[in-house]
Amino acid sequence: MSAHRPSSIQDVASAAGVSTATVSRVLNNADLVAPATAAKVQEAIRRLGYKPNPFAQGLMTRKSHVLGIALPDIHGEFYSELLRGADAEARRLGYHMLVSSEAHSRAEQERTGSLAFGFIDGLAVMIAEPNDDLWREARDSSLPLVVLDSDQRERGFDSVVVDNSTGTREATEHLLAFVKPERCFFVGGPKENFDTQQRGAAFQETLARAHWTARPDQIVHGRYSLAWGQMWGAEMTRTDKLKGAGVLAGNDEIALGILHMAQESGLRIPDELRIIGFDDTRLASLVRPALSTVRVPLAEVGAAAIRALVERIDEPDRAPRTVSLATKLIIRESSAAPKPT
Amino acid sequence: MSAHRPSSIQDVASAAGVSTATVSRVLNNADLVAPATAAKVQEAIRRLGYKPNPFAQGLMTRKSHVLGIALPDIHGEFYSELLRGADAEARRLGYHMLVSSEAHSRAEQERTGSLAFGFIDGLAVMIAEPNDDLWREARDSSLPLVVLDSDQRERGFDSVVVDNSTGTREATEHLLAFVKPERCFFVGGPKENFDTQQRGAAFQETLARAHWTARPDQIVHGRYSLAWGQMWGAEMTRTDKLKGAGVLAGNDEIALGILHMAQESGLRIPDELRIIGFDDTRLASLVRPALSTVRVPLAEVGAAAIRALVERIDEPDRAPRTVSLATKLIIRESSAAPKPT
DNA sequence: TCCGGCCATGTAAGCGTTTGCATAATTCCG
DNA sequence: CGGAATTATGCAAACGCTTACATGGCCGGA
Repeated sequence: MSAHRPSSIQDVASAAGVSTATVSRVLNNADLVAPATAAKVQEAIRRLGYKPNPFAQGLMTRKSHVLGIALPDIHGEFYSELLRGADAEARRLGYHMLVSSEAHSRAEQERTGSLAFGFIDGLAVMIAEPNDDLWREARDSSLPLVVLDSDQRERGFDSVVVDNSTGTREATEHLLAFVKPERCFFVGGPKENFDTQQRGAAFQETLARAHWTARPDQIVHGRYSLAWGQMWGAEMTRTDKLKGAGVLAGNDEIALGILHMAQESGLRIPDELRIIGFDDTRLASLVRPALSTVRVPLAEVGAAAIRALVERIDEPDRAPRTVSLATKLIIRESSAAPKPT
Repeated sequence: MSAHRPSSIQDVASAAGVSTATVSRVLNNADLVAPATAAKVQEAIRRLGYKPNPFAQGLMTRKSHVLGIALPDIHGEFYSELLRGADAEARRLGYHMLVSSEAHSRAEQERTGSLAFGFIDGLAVMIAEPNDDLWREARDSSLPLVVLDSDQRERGFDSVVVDNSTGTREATEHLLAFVKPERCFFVGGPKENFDTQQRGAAFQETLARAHWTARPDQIVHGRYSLAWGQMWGAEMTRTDKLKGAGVLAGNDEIALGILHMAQESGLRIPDELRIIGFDDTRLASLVRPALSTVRVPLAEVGAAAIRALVERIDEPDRAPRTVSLATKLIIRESSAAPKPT
């Protein structure tokens, strides 16, 4: 048992026979100190197992090298992939990641502070419901912020978004190659959700380009859940409207829910129902029949957010910027031409 | 645009006409100060929008209220569920969570410090390969540590584990109700993995209780991946050894891989092959046929780890303790008696 | 009325860094 | 070979907070 008081910069300084200033300099601006002294100091550091105290450092530099990421929820393939990308990039850039699921009571938020404000150097948020408090707080704590959900340039924030339209168009056109526009459906997530809105719009446009004006029942909204997919699927099969249709779902889970109900009612996939998911979570490739889906580069989104955040930290007065990432149709079994048997 | 220098405790003190000590006291030991003064101070705090500077606080108190969690990997239903449980519990206890996937190069580790050491108040680790460096470092930085993988009491650490044996026994017995012991298989993850070892052992014991000594090919090891399941499944179907068998897999993904290959070779599930996964990730319930599986309370594991960590922080000299969480067989379609048709 | 206690508050010493400024040592050039 | 320019180091003042200790006001009991 050693592990008493961890050694401080003062200990190192004494041990090396220099001043604390010099030690600090070899740590931060190695080139300011003579090679010989630097060597002595390094040696002392090594011998004492010295690690700078991050609190003291932070007190001076106002930097923690910790980035926050706030997501509506943490679990599931979707968010976890995002997180993974963010974490990797953060590490690459010399930062750590503080996570926070926003799925906490308002009371908790108050208590612990919206998100370790004051501690973190920047924050990436993905917000279910735009929360004015958060933005105000961020703005006047001048906390670097990047928004993951929607384009917030006009609000003065950086954002990273996904180019929903190309992927959606690709997917819709793929469906149209097999089924008539009047038999195509878009089954989205929440109506208020930014991505769902864009996807719905792009779907509608693509139908329009095929000279068809979508009926209201062709573009519907619910939640991003298996259950919602099942519900819609059940209703549709009950009224026998699914046979021969083409469906683009708002995410992979919804697609899977629909697929379940369709199979249960005896529909053959993809012959009698073509279905495409969204996001390309691992779920899509793990399931049978494998789900066609529009790939969203989730890890890349996370990484881009971190990158944007760090750029802004380094250059606080840069104009707000939005980076947009491409999406792309991945064709698997649930929509493709049936295998020749 | 205000947001200049954030106000300090000194500003508050001046504004309220008291000393900084008093302000500090109303923040930390409200009962030490007269109600009237406290009110004045609170008012000043509110008016100035004062937030204590966490660096300065940490410098004095040596507490950051940040807990680290290091996982082999961050993504996938398994880890993400664990993380979610941990995060929720941390919040409940007034802490934040710093995540870190250990899937980073050694070089990175060096650069950023294994995990914000010195910053965090405690660390929960789940380690693929027992990493002596980590343990040594933790020990002599006297960093509170809880291990998620295995029982490390003898090393002097707290740990939280899962009671693999009951769940495994249940599952195996369930299989034995349908198939003879010589037709049962355990397809585990890595041989070195703690859980896989325990599960394999419990499987073997249960067969033994049914008066059967498992052949080597009945207990096999690979990786925790779909691909490994597929590989094993392919080999087994090729040699036609799967028909009429019962399989317990090391996790849900392996089970799914096997299931795919079985279906592809025309085996009917569960009539001709009974298969049970492990963990009860969402995957198991999302897939069709729905996967029977041994439920591991992942979120609870995460929460328990955080709880243990905080307890140790509050009471550093307590004897190392291990908490064990129960597992339980969940019967779904992949192993149950076929539906009466 | 006086004095011992208690309660509320203030004073000031750290906590471990970074960094502007001063100083000492070295180099350079004419 | 002298002084200016340059380089290497030290000194000490922050940074914003907590807390041991000191102090002064007030109360009650004798």
